[in-house]
Amino acid sequence: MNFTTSEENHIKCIYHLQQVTGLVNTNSLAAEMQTRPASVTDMLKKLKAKKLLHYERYKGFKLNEAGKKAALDVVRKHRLWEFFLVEKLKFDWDKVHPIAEELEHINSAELIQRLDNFLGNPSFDPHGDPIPDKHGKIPVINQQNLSTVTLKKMLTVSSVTNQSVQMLEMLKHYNITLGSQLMVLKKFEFDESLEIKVLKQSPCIISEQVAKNVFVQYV
Amino acid sequence: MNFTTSEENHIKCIYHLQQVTGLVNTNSLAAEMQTRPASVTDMLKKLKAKKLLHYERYKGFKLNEAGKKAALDVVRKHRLWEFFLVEKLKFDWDKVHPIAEELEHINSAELIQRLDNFLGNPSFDPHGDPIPDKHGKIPVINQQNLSTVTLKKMLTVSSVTNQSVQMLEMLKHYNITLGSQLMVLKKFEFDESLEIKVLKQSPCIISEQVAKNVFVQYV
DNA sequence: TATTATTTTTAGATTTGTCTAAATTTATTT
DNA sequence: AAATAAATTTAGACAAATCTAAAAATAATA
Repeated sequence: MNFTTSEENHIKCIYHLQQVTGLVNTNSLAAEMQTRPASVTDMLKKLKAKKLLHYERYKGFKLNEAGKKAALDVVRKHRLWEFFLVEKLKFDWDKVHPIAEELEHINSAELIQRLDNFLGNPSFDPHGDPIPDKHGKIPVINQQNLSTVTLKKMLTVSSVTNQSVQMLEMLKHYNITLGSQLMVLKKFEFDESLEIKVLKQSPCIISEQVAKNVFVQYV
Repeated sequence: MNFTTSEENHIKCIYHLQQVTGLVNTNSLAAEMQTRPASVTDMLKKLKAKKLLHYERYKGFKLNEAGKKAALDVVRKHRLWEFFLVEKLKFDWDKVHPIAEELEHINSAELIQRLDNFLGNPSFDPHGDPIPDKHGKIPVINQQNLSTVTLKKMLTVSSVTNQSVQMLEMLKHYNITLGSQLMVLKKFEFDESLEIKVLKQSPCIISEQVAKNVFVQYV
């Protein structure tokens, strides 16, 4: 089935929220979508009519299997386009999100399949997020939150959750990118901030808030 | 300035029509856009308000300089994407039009500039149509309609006007593509059909209607 | 040139996606 | 458990892009 741009945006957003909270509620989706709760309710009725979610008035909602597949289709398109923009067009990784946000709504299965092949069937996008395959299957990696990691072990940055421009600019400032090698030297109990050392850089301190958004693997 | 998808489609269509007829009228634009004359009138008011065209009720209309620049921007995007789809994603040239029709509405000057560079700043798209540069400048070629050409001189196919799937399929059947070498052997006065010989193919006959849509250069 | 035909425009309706304000339901606190 | 607060939904409005049907302007023709 085909969806409108607005439907796809809602589906994708519900998907991300329900991965964290299980059930999603109207207000948080409205906040995330920068829209009004009343508009969310309107859209929920449409998505329910299209049999994409479990939803009862006042009770919260979540995508069913069909809805999840639809969401993964959009995620796949988004991440493939991000990969294209960074790898082929040489965009900075912190600039591609808004453009991919438009490209993801172009509906042509053949286009996406060919793009995937052209890019070499990548498994992860430039932010380190996994790219679902055409059946919605997501590659898994053995990654861990930077704030939960053993001290003084060498690590590789494998993904970054929060993709706000501010966050990504900050990481750039610290010279942290995907694949960067680093080590946590010390954890300050007071505010849970971390002293880290990025390979070839002098040690620095990052807040718990930043650490929570950085995922790593042991080398 | 930025335009909606519908505005861009109308602008582009007016541009193509006024290249042939000078002034454009409501009915022909409606026919070309597969919409209703009343809808065209509505859109004309909007485009006039945005100062993109010369238009007086009941008198016909045409793009002014600002309108032409807007049209060429869309044409540029469309043809760059077509080039990408054929050259990089290996689509058949007769399948790319509808997808480029969607991609052309993504508005990011940086995206298009980078795409242009990535593709090697091509001057012609896969149908042989010239790609305007970012200032709206169109490369010129010395081409001629196949129906007006001297007999028994070697020619190269440089562009194809009518891009309907039927037309393109037919050319594929005759083994005519951009760059194909061919020669007109005979013109039948009765119906203006042509006997042509494509290099390495046996001679065949094409109608005047087809010939009128094929442009060539002398080798 | 008067009449008819064609083209174009207006007037008013429809659909989609959104909004505000008010009403309803559920949750939280005295 | 009653009162208050928060979340959610309904009702009704609006803008954009389209449509149909009817009116108005222009063009063609008898």
